[in-house]
Amino acid sequence: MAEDARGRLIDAAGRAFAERGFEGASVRDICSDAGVNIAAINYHFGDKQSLYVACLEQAQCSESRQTLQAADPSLPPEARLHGFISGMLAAQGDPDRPRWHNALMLREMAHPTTAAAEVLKRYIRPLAETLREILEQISPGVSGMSHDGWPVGFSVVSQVLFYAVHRPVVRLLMGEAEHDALDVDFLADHITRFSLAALGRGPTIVGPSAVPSAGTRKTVPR
Amino acid sequence: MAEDARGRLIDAAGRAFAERGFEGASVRDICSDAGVNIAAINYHFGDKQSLYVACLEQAQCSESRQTLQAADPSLPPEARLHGFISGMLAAQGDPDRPRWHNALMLREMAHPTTAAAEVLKRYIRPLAETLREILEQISPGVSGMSHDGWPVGFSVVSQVLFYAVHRPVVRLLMGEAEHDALDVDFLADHITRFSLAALGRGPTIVGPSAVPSAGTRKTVPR
DNA sequence: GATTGTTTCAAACAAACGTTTGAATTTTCA
DNA sequence: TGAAAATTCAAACGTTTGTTTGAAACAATC
Repeated sequence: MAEDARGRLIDAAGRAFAERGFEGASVRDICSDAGVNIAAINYHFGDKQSLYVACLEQAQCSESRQTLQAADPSLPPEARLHGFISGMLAAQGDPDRPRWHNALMLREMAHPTTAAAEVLKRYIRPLAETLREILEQISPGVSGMSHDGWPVGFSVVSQVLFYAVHRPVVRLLMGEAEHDALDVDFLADHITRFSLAALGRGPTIVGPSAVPSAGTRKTVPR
Repeated sequence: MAEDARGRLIDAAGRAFAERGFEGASVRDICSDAGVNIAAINYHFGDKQSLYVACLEQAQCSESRQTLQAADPSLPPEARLHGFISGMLAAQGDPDRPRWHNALMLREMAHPTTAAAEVLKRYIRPLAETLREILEQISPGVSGMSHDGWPVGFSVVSQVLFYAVHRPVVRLLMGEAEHDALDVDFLADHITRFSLAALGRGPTIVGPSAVPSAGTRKTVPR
């Protein structure tokens, strides 16, 4: 809150762009939210487009800490996968990380502008490489499958991204109360179990004892 | 092409809204594309917002034929699941169905307006019920799992929606040539196999014989 | 063929848009 | 303290926005 004008502008603009899109967010609303004069955008960034790019750069730089723990190759692969999924899920609701960071990048990825290539190179590609490494560790040979194992990786991350993109639908489908019960820990466990079962590691997700052998709910398998 | 002004307007507006969003699409561009006068929007729909709702209604009504085949309870559940997934995937690239129909509904679901509730009731909810029925048939008891089995259904549809929402990212990650090889048949088989394996039905997706017993690629299990 | 009702058209509307200006104000640093 | 740089400000810029107007063109009915 006590940031300088430039920082407050990026924060206000990031929230506006993430929520209403680039054309849906007006510079007047943004400046009003940031508590700065209209001319501040021109002074600090040049124009609206450059402000948008600045928001995207800020969103890229703030990587979730939890995602990084999945990069440790010394951990057992199941724990790394759980960490990866949990990290991606947590990034959505991380209190230390502004809400709009993820939402804005999702918008950019769903409807890429000229800035998309940079986001992909700096943010998405490293994540993809980490996941590929984990999956290869879990199921050796998966990288040599058809299309270099990309579809398998997509099947994993798609489950995570679903809750980021389609949360409004989930809320409407399940109802408010049931939806709120789907916290990060539950979803991370579910997605990890679903994916491990598909890969032939761990029990299938239905049946009397559907709890993974390596840990219980709310616990990262060690 | 030889439609009346109202029809041409919906088509042009649908494409514009799906591609550039509600605020990103100007009524002048839409009317120019449709080959009608600016005032036609006011005359036929009242205003831009009502035109948007008309587009959404049109998109809801044109349901893909292939999705329906999954509703036949007499088929084996694995075939129904494959049909369901294949139908959803095919709806994206159905030549008989304008490209924008799916894209527009995805936009509405990711960032709901007041019209979202209707889309959910008429389009999403029935799909969800069909899937729930199929999954219960495949793995009895899944509906009685935690949160009424919703997460399991989400894990299935999320894989399909991923290719609808994040196709630009897939293209950039894999490269143009590799991406084009991911046709509807391949993806339907992959997602079906991944999901069935997670549910404990069918082999896991990696290993020497990763082909489902009930059929080969490009073949719906009978 | 005159008279309806329907649809199209060019032109203009006020409002909002992103952007720019040049003078005030604050901050910086010698 | 005083000059220079950095920042903020109210006001206006020209465009584009969605919308409206009233006349013209078309179609249908008697």
